[in-house]
Formats: sequence, structure tokens, C-alpha cells
Amino acid sequence: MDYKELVAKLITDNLNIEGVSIDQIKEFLNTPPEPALGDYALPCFKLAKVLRNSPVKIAEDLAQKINQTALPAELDRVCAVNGYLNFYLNRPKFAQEVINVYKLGAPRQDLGKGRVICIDYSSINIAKHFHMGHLSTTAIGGSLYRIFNYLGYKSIGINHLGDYGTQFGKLICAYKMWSNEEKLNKDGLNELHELYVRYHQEAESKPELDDIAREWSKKIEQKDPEAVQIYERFKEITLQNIGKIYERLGVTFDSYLGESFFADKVGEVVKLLEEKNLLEESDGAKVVKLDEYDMPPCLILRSDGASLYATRDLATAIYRKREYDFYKCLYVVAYQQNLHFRQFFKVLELMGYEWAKDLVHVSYGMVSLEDGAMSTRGGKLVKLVDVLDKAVEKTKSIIKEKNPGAKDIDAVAEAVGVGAVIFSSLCNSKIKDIVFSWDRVLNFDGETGPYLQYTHARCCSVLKKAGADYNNFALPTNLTDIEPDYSANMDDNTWTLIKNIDTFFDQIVLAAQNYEPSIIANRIIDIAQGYNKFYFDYKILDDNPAVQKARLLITLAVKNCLKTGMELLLLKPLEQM
RNA sequence: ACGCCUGUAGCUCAGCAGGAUAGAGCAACGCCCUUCUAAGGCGUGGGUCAGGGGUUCGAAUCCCUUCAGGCGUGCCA
Repeated sequence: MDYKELVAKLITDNLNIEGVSIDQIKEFLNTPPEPALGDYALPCFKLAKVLRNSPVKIAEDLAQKINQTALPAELDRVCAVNGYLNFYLNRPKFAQEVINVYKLGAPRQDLGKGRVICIDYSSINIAKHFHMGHLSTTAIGGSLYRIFNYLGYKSIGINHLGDYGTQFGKLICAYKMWSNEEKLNKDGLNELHELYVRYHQEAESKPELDDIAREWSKKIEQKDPEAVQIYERFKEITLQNIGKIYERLGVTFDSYLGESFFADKVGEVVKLLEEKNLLEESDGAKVVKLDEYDMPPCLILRSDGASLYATRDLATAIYRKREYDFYKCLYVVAYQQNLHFRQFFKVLELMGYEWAKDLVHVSYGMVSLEDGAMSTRGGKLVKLVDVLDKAVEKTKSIIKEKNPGAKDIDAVAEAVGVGAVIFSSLCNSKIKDIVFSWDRVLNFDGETGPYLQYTHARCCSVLKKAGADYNNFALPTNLTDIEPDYSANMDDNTWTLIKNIDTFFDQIVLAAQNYEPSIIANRIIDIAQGYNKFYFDYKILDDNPAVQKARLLITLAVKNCLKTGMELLLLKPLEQM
């Protein structure tokens, strides 16, 4: 039932103005700020000019006219307030319709029809720690990966490894000088990190180190066996270490092709640019001028002939289009690189690739420390593992305190602790900067991951107690023939809850359209809050079976929304905690 | 200097294809566990929606401008 259409029709039928269509009225309709004022409102101010009457009078006349006719069963009443014509839905009827859909799980619609969405996210650097600054791209990308799959698209997760550049020459240089295989095997990524920091400290006073490093860089490119072997070992250590983190976060990738893979594929790009007469020489370098588009030139080749970031990104995009024939290709990268993406997208367009319009830079704000930006080089960083471990540890102590007899404490603590950290990075608009704070990530009260998990577990607990088989969306068999009675609990809070459930799927679509997982986060927080109030106000397991059934169905619908929403945000919906 | 982004309660943020009294959470204080999970619920206090103009019947929301902060502006990524 399209309620908006119904209301709009009722208005047009009673409004004697020529040329006002139902669609126009639908556009005028909005939602009152609070449930007490109704569910749809027609602000009559815009009609005042046409009807040459005051908005207050128009609303009152319309209310009177509509009330004289028999209202459809979907509507409860219509009244005029301060120039608004307010429509109240029949709450129990509407609730039943909504719950009948959501009791079977959050709806799925195949909007994507299998079209491919490439998502370039996380894209870690070899030999560097995974720190808090990497969480945003990983969580946002991982969430979008699931959101698009949910909507029927085919997500391809790409970890575009930072595995190319002069830093690896430096690292090998440092390794040869101060480390060995034994240390590397023992301390893994920590050892690499130490070497990296130490190199930069020492290179300041010993510029000759840079010469040695350059030699090693060259050796890697020339596939010198020793250089390649050491370098591959660095890569292995990094992927092993960070793979564990990905597992904990629940993110996956379909490709790990990184910069080094594309470094030797830039020749084609340069050739194409030359053919199209786009390449110009400037101070020894080769660039594509973008003055016409109010952008500085895009550097393609250095004066020494080496490729640059943009060159490799061009090659990568072309490769991905060929390989995956994507519908969209997303780059989940921080906003520092806004200009770079605008430039490189524009160059692709100038090269004649019409699909350049399908590339999207999903940019987000940066994470910093209270005393400034994080930096690997300066050793100023907060490792994600430490944050996850601390969150899990805190969760454990809370469980031991509140629920000493609980089972699977380790698994629950892991899910809740990790979930708390992930949620803290997905719950706000991605564009906002974040100053890292231990207090904030370790807060488990209020609008947090644990709150969602808790509410979900609470739903499961009630349903279980009632004898429902919630995983199969089934209520206890003794209620099978009972007609649920929704009229017993349709206060404003529950009503708002029902309406939030009703538009839950729309929010998933909106989140996809805006590449903004926080839209889903906000909605499931609202649903959880609404349910916790509901839970406090009403006894779910009421003696009256018809009432009990309605409340259990609401609980089931809430549980389904929370489960789906949490999964789309990389949280594990727990049944008990 | 220019460009982009951000500015809403002490703190973190919703709300921003204009609509009715600007909402949450955290922190503070006070209540509620012999009833379905108290990681919960209720209550109290807290606001010149950065400032100023404009458009409009109506602006936190749109336009202009000022201010503050962040990021970026050619051989790093």
C-alpha cells in the first residue's frame, strides 16, 4: 500500500484547483516533526497564493471536506493545525503490514542485478603497521562491500598494495645493516617498523645511506635474486600479520594486486597519452595540462623517466575495466587525495574513456592523535591490534563482572570488543576528522556497538524464552492460530519504532547511494533505542496471547533489522552476551 | 595567495533536495533490578545552529560575505 499516494489522492479529490496533480501534492507532503502531529502533513502555504486564501483557512476547509467523506481504513483521522493539514495513519493496521514484511527478515531487492562494483580499500603499505589511521578505509570499504552485495551487486574487494617505491630499498639497506633473518622471524612487522624508523633517523646524519638504498631499489626492479628474496619476505610478513587483523575485522579481498604489478604496465598509458596528444613536456617532466578544468597539471613521468602515482593509477583503472567490466569503481581513500583523484579521473576522460564517469573517490576524514597527525616514520602511531586487544580485554572484564556464568566468554568478548572499535569508526559521517581517544573507543554505553549487540541479544533472549525459533523467523507454535493484536501498544514511541522499521531498507539504499555506512548505523541505533524503551514499557510475554504475539512479532522484526544492519557494518550479531 | 572540506549543547555527533517547540549519546546529578538480559530505562540541567547580510509566507538547511580550523596546490603516495 502506497500511503503517500493515498493521502495525495485524498487531497487532490477535495481540492478544486485545476492542474494540480497528485504528483505535485506528493512533493508538497512531508513528515511532521513528531508523531503527535501525524504521519503526513500538507503545508498549505504554497497553496495560499493560488487559492487566494490564508493557509490556516485552506487547511481547515480541506480537513472539514475530507472528514465529511468516509476515510479509508488506512487513515485514522485528519486535522488542521496552523496551516498544516495533518494525516494520522491507522497505527495497528499499518504496524501489521510493516511487521508482516520484516518478521521474515529485512527485505532484499535485487537492485544491482549482478553488476560489478570494484572497491579499492584498505590498500596497505608493505612493511608498515596497521594503525588507527588505516581503520577508516578498511571499515568503510568493508562495509560498502557488504552493502552492495546485499543490494544485488557483485562487489570486488581490491587491496591495492603499497608495494612499490624507494622505501623498500631503504628497508633492505637497513635490514642488511642492522638486522638478520632471526630477528625478522622473531619480531616480524615490529622489526620492520623499527628498521624503518631507525633508517630515517640515521639517514639524516648519514646521507650515504640514501645511495645504498637507491642501489637496492634498482636491484629490486632489476629482479636481483637477493633483493627480490628479501623483499618478498617483507611482503609475506606484512600480509601474514595484517591478514590476522582482516580476519578479526571480518573483511575480505578478491585481489591483492598492488602498485608493483602495475609499475611495468604504464608504458601503454604513456603511449596512449602521446597518441592523443595529451602529453606535454614541462621542466623536463611529462604532464597532462588541465588548466581548462581549473586544475594543476597531472604529472605522468618524472624528468628521469620514472612513472608516478597518477600514471600507475591510470594503468590500474584501465586494467580493472578490462578485467571486471565494472559498473562503478570506488576508491576509498582519505580526502588528502581529493585533487589527485579529480586529476586522474579527468585525464582518463580526456583519453576518451567514457567510463571515467563511473570512477568514484569515496573520501573520508583523517584520524589524528591529540598532539598531531600519526606518522609511521616518526613512530608516532596507535596500532590497531592494541586497540582491538584492549577493547576485548575490557569486554572480558565486564562479562566476568556482570555475567560470571556466561559461556563462550572469549568469543563473545572478541565480537563485542572488535565490534565496538569498528562501530566507532563507522557511526559518524565519513568526511569528519577523528581525534583518536582511548576513552571514546572504549566506551560501551549509549550509541555504541556493544549497545547494538546487547539489544540484539536481548531480543533473542525474549524470543527464546517465548519458545520462538527466530533463526527460521518462526514464533512459538501455540500462537500459530492467534491473530496478533497491535492496538494494545501503539503509543508514540512504539509507533516511531514501527516507522523506523518500515523505512529500514530505504536507508540501506540511501547508504549505498551516498557511499555512507553511517546512515545505516544511525538507523539501527534509533531502532535499538526505540526497542529498549518498548521493552521497558511493555511486558512482551503478556498473558493475552494476541497481545503477546504482536509484541513478539515486533521483537522479531527489530531483531531482523538489527542483525542485517550490524552485518552490513561488520558487527557480529550475538544471540547472547 | 588560490582551491576543496568542516564549524549545531562542556565533549562526540544526528538533522541540511527549506517547513511546526533544533534532537541523540557521553560527561554531571537524581531515580528504577523478588517481573522477559541494568552493556538497559526514566528524569534534571545544558543552544545567538561560528558572525553578518540576502532569497522566502517560512532558513541549522539555499545564495553572498567575514571569521576559525583541517587538507591540498609539479616531479612522494
